[in-house]
Amino acid sequence: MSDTLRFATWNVNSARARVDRICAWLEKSNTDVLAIQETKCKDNQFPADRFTDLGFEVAHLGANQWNGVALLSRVGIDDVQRGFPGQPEWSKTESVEPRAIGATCAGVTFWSLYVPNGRTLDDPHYAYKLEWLDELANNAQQWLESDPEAKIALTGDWNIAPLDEDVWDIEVFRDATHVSEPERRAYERFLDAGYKDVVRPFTPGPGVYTYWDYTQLRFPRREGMRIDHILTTPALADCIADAHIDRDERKGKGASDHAPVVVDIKK
DNA sequence: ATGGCGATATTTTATCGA
Repeated sequence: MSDTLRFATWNVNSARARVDRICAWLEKSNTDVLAIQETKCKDNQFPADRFTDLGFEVAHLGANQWNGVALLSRVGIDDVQRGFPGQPEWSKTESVEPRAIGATCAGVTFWSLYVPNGRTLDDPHYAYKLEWLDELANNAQQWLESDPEAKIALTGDWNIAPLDEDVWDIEVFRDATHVSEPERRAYERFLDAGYKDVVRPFTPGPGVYTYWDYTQLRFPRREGMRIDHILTTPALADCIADAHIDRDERKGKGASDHAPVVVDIKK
């Protein structure tokens, strides 16, 4: 029996288009719990059988071809929460989008999060992004205040580069989303509440990324962004033995534009 | 030390992504 739980988060950019690659990666990476984002399908289109065949239990939240989040676990999956209290609606569709799913696996509550992109600083989507993060932070703060020993991981595609070194050229991102001060302040609310980025200490930058655009040879040129993060409560942060970004998974035909981010948790 | 956008539905063009 291993005394370590391996958790990963990965924006897969379509579960259906990527299912072979996801299964292959699950098998070779020895992952116990995987949070995925951008499944891009409805619940009845999600290839759950492919994962149950590998011994995983599945919780998926989807609505249509956009967004979609899931958790896969081979160590049990309990108390599934679809969305979070107060999660804002996207005004254009007047719907709460499938961007958050949480569950407890082996004593740890994992959230698979797909934070709104924001698009541009003057787009309604940007205000939506900030409101969405603020409401999530309200919940996260309350969870920790009500149980200071709670083991909670807030994981996924945050669509925020917290530091200038988290993009390959900060000048390219002047007046762009993902690096603006309001977005960074929204992210820092989680740190102020006590949550820790448990990946960065094991993967220091500069030049360390989790996403590379498909266009303009961004990956071979090593021009990426660190926007996928794992934040945990202090009690869980104390259990992190190791972390890495599986950059190799970005290589080759049929790759997602994001790489998996992995942590090893001491039980 | 990798490879010149990709996925999906609204489908031959639009929408979204970051």
